[in-house]
Formats: sequence, C-alpha cells, structure tokens
Amino acid sequence: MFGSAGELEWLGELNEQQRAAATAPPDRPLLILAGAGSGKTATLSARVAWLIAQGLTPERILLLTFTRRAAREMLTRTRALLERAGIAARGQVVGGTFHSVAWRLIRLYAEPLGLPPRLSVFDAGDGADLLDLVRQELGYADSGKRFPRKATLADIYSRTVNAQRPLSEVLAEHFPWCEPYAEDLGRIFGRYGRRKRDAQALDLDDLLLYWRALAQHEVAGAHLAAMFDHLLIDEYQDVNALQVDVVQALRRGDRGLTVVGDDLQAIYGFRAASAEHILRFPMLFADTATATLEHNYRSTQPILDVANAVAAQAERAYPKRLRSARGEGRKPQLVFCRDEPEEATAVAERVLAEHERGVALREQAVLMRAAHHSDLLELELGRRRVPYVKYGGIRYLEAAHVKDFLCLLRLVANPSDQVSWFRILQLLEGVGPRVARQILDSLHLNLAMLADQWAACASVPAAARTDGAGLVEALAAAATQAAPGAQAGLLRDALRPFIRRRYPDAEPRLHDLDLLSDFAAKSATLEQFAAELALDPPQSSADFAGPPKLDDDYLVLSTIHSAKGLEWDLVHVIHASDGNLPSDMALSNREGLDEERRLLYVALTRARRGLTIYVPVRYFHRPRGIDDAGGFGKTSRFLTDDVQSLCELVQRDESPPPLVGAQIHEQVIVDVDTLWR
DNA sequence: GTTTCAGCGTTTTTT
DNA sequence: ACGCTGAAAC
Repeated sequence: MFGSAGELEWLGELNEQQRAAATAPPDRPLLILAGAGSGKTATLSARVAWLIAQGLTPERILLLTFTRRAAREMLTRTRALLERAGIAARGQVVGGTFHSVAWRLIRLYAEPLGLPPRLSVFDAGDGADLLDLVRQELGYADSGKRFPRKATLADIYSRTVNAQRPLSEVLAEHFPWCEPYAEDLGRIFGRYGRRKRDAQALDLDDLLLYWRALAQHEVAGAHLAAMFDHLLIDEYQDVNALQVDVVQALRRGDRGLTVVGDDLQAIYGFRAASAEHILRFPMLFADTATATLEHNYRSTQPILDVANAVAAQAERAYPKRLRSARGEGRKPQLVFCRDEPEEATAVAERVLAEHERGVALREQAVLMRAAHHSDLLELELGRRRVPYVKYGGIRYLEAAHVKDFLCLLRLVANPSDQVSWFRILQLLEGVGPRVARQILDSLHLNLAMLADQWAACASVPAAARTDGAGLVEALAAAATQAAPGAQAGLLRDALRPFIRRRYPDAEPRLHDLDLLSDFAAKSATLEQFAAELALDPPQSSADFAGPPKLDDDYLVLSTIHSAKGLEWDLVHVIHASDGNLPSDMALSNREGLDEERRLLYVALTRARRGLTIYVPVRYFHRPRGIDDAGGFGKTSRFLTDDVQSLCELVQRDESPPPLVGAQIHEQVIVDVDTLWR
C-alpha cells in the first residue's frame, strides 16, 4: 500500500497521527478531527499527494474547500510534494468551493437539467435586489410600516433553503419578529423563484439545489459520481444539510471520501451549517475510520491555555485540549481601555511599537466580530499613515459603481436579465423605478434589435434618449465581439459619463472599472467572468490591486469569519465586550451564544506568539438620548476570571488624575463680553 | 405622478 | 454606504 520509502520521504516529516491520516486506506470513509493549528493543510495536501502516488488520476480527485484561496494553497503544496517524490502530476486535481464546483458541473449538465445554455449567477446582492423588486411589485413597499428589509428577506430565504426546513419553522426559530408576515413572505419567495427563472439566473442557493438534484438523479447521478475516485472536503464542521446530501449522493459504491474539520471552530450557523454533521459523520457513513490531530504547531502554550479555557466554557465541551509543540512564550495581554477612541489609540501604538521592534506589519492582524468595529481604528491608522488592508465587511462587489458595471457585463451574455436592466435604466436622467418598469415592459430584450426599439420606445423620457442610446449601442457592439477584454472595454467607456455624473468621487471609481476590465480580459468569456466574481468575490481591496509587491508592508484588519484558516505572529482582538463579542444579535438562543464563543476561540487560535485582547470599558454612541454620555460596557462574558488569570492585565486609562483645588493658584476667568465691546 | 435630493439613523457574520 | 422619509423640482 505504501509507496517505497525513498519515494515518499516527506511522509517522514509528518507526525505519527498526521501520517496515519494521510495514508489511511482510501476505500474506507475517513474523518480527520484536526484541532486549530494542527497541520491540517499539510496533512490534507499530503493525503492528496499520497493518493496520486498510489496511482489515482488527479482529474478524478475532487477537493472541496471553503475558499478558492484554500484550494490553491493545498494544490500548490501537493504539487511540491509530488515533485520531491519525482512524480510528474499529469493533470489537475479538481478543486474549489461547493458553489464553484456546482457551477462547473451544472453547466456540464445544463441540458438534462432543463436549463438554458446561457445562465447568470446571482450573488447575494443580486438576489436581494430581485427580492426587493418583487416586494415592490406585490405592493409591500408602501403598505406595511415595518416590512422586512431586502437583506432580511434574502437571509430568511437562504436560511430556509439551506436548512431545508419549512419557512414557518425557520421564522419561529430565527426571525420571530417576521412571523406575522409569513404568508406575504411565502408569496414573495414564490414569485422570486419564477422571476429568477425568467431571468435565466441561478442564485447561490440554486447552485447547491441543482447539484443535489443532479447527484440524486438515478442516471445522471451515477454518471456524476463516476467522474471522481476520491472526494476530500475541508472545514466539514461548516457544511449544511444540503451539502451533506450532495456528499452522500456522490459517494455511490465505494468511492473514497475524506473529510477534515474541527467542531470547535464551527462559526457558520447563520448559513444553516451545523457541527452536528461532522459529529454524526461516522453514523452516516458506515465503517468510518477516525484520525485526531491535536499537536498544535502554531501557537505558544500560554496562548493555547487561554483558548482552551474559553473552549472549556461550552456546556458540551470535548476533553480536547490543544497542546503546543512550540513551547512557552509570553502571556496574552488583556488591555482595558477607557473607551473606543482610547482602544484605537492603544492598538495603533502597540502595532507601531512592535513594528519598531522588527515585526512586519503584515505579520500582525487586528481581528473583530463585525466589520464596523474597526471604524475608529481605521481613522487612527489613517492619521498615523499606517498602511492596512481590510478583509470582510463591505466588499467590492457591493459598491454601487461596480454593480453598475457588472450588470452591463451580464446583459451582454444574458439580455433577459431584468434585474440588471432595472438597475442600468435608472442610471439615466429622469428614470426612476416607475419609468424603468415601463420601459422594460415595452422592450423585447434582444440586443440585435434593441437600438431600433430604443429610438421608438415612447416610455423613454427625452433627456434619457440620447444617453441611453449610447449604452444600448455599446451593448449591441459588445455582443458582436468575442474577446472579453474588448467587450469589457467598450462597456466601461460607455459607462464612464454616467459614473462621472452620478458620483462626486468619480475618479477612484473609474479606476476600479479599469482594473475590472483588465481582469475580464483574462477570462474565457464575460459570462464566465461575471460568474466567477459572484462565486469567488475579491476579499479585499487588495485583491484587485494586482499582485502585492514584495516590499509592500501593511497591517491586516479582518473580521474573525474572514480570518478563518489564517495565522499571524501577533494578533490583536478588539471590542471584546458584551454586545460586541458576543454580539447582541446572537443572544436570543443558546446555540447563538455557543457560536459566539467559538468565534472568539477561532480569533485566539490565529496567533503564533503574541496575543492582545482589548476591552473598551465605556461606550459613547449608544442609541440613547443625545445628552447621555454613554453607558458602561461590560467585559465580554467569555473573559471569565479563569481566563483572566491566564492573562497579563493592563489598565489603560489616559484620563488625567483629578485636580485638587489647592493645586490651582489663580482663579479661572470666563468672559465673552470682549466679543462685542 | 415621478424623480431627485438632503437629512437622518442604522449597520453581524458570507459562499 | 445604504435605506427610509419628506419635501422640492420637474
């Protein structure tokens, strides 16, 4: 079974548990429980390399990861291992997220699935926009007072679909304040589905639904399952019921199956994921072999002590404690700050002090629960001219001008996409929701004939006619081109005047469009480009700025969710107070609280050798009265006495000591009379 | 009847 | 940065 010892010498670099996992017999389902920092990526890469060394064909191995970045990293490592063994990997392992692989397979099987050959992919924002459109059409926009916002509608829809449970149950459990609208929501969702089909679009949830339907189909499913000999899944603690169905359907016969995860790091409950799936894996897949990795190669022991103490607070805690292979180090610091501005100052000072001591900015990260928790810090960093990149939060694709551009791109491939039209038309002067709808009703959405129709369309206001003709012509011209770069260029040029007119800060936005066009030029087709962006959106502004230069140094700011799987020398966790971490929004049930705790656990275990947790003691902008100076926040309930005893406590209060009257020798004078004398 | 704009309040996490 | 509101402008 094993390759000859000389061939796979790198197996010797793994520890015993890792090696056992990497070389476990491929015909039994394998569950790898891998604690934080336990060399999970190394092990999984080694397993892929080992499977190939055993004779498996790379193209017949499917690797599902949480992000495309993770897939890339594993495949790079795998290739390096194979090279060392002198094995020339002929093909490529198929890798990506559940959603991106679903997209590839669905396109392959579009015909039997009854789908049109041209398809758009809606990202979360597009889905929300269509829901908003439907809500307006059904008249809910003006009637109700507090009807759920479009983002909430999208959340409810997605959660219901992903959990595969009746709407009523999902509402009762997670959106109780929306229960009175249950019927209305049902009507909206039904219509949403039909409109989506008319637009020849799939949303992110559809990708999983269609993949599952395909995999469970008697004939197509068998065909699909036969494409792969081995299926590996990373971050299995964050899969939902729909994804488990797909995995189960794909494993027909004795296909190999390896899953890796850590139930202590399950943080995607809001996406209907549940750690139950990893815990029940051995029950679902008979004859499962289990491997456990618990040596931590990332962090020093004092950091792990704190992480372990946090994890131990869970009612259903496992006796799984991370043990450091790196040894001792400095105790984590717990810094109490007077208020949020003070916290921002403290973080900036500490980051810069470490930088002086030789720790590059990019070896440090600031992690937070919610993207806006770093608002003040970002101002402070700007003032001090500290370069930083932020991950998570408002993403590029959500910026208005980027959406405008992407809608145009999508229209070339799919002119029946009404949501895109609706948005584009409103760029024109004198066109709001009402007129846009009228125009849409009177046009046949066919690019070849569109220019004539546009000129004749009575609904188009005079002011918009010429401007709109420019866009329509650009769309028609782009449709006759084949090269995506040329197409994107045409559309960008046509969009330019609108961007200038609409946004006061047009220049940086135009620059974004240039970058996007350049990226589009590298894709096979515009359709492909738009779909890839929806499936694997750029994680930060840096993703678009081209490959980073080697001497670029910047601090990383990231939501904890986006920090998953990453590590830094020094980690700064901010806003560790009740209401922020745990977030107020998550406290309605115990599951929510547990997930918040795991979130903190994930944050803590990102640090290699330095960890600082900041607690702002006082809050100013609480939604109270104007003259309320602010309340006192409470230290996060997860930072118990137990946890604090493992930290070095720092009181940071910059307010000057109170003045004693006797210290002031001259009287203080207040006089405004000089102003008008 | 619609569009547009200013002002105000709010903002969890993401494929 | 966005949605909602009310009021002005077309």
